[in-house]
Amino acid sequence: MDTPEVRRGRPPTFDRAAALAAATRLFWENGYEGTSINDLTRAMGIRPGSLYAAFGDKRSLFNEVIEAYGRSPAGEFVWAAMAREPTAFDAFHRILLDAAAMYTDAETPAGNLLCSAAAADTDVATYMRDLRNASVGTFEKRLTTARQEGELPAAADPRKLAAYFTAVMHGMSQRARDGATAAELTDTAELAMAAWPTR
Amino acid sequence: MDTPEVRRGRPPTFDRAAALAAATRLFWENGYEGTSINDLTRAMGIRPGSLYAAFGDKRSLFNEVIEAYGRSPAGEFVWAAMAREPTAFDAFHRILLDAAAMYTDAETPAGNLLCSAAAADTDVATYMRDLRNASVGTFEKRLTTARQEGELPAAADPRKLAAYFTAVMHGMSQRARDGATAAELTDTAELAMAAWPTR
DNA sequence: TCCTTTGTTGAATGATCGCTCAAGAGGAAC
DNA sequence: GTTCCTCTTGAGCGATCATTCAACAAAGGA
Repeated sequence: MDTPEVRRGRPPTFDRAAALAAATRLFWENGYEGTSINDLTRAMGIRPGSLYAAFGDKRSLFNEVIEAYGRSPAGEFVWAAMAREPTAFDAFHRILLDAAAMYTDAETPAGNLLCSAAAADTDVATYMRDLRNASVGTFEKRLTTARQEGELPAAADPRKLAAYFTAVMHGMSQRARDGATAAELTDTAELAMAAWPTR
Repeated sequence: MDTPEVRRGRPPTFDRAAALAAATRLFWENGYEGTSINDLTRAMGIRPGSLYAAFGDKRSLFNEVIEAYGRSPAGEFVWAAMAREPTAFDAFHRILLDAAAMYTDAETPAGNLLCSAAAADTDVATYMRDLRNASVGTFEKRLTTARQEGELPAAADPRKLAAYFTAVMHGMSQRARDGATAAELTDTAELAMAAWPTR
């Protein structure tokens, strides 16, 4: 399945993945329009021409950053918890605890990239808004299944719970960006689970 | 106490308060550097010279916007609830319910100005971060009082609860900005109160 | 009426924005 | 070696950024 196709022409002089990681960090910390091409080329160690040849324009680079983030641990932990944890309670508990850890990971900027990288540009803003809103639907689906399977009481409202957990998660991202520690966010996660419906 | 001092020179041709309100709306929707002087002058109906004469530079105008916001209902509802509600439970309940209403008020942009108006500029960002973090201390103080008065059990942790409610409130602001309705946020507020400690 | 004071105006400042392009450089194919 | 293809380089594009300023306008005080 691998494509051994020999590269023609002059080979790139920089590590594309490393450059993308540098761009990710900048967008994560300073947002979309808060990050200039000048900032990017300096952090990536390349000149504007190389950036545009390798990634297209600024918007395409940002899209690629978001895509790569979605496939990274920091962007994937929600789905991972859903897949691994046996019960819905365990899944949401795990999601909030993982969020507390990932949002304060010293290796990466604070918070969730999708929440932190604010954008004034309308296209970019709605693009990120849709990605953030996607978690509501994901949460609701899992909670609906849990109710059908009897884990949740019939009176529980999957939609309300999904909206609640999304709000808590996004609030934790903001708190992390504002300097909250992993311990504080972990405490918040535990408190948030009190909303879990009881029979 | 009023200063009737007669104004010398040419009087201003625009309503300063109305211009400030227009600026507030722009910053609220598009953030600090997402709002240009050109945007501001167009919305305020004045020329750059008048803006700089009346408000100083962009940063001073933004500071004034934040100050005015803090004295408005949208920025004051937390303190108002603290002052009016008899019990801590009632106060936090009221705060979350008010947040649900204010963050989705059709008269103003969605969410909390202090959360929505993102800024990449370091000075502005830390300025707003401090204002957001202030609510944690305020919450903690009220909760500590509640524990001393016996409303909260001795096992309750005011600091953890304060961090939790701050996270929920900021998360609700993000949800409002992402299109959540007043009904959804009200449901989230009610669910969030489940974390209130019981004896 | 003239002076002083303050506000408005329109043009223009240098800096930075995202982005492009011709020229040169370094590999593989022939 | 020559050709072909891709990447890099450095200069520079027009647009927009926040900001300034001299000239003009409108008020009160003299």
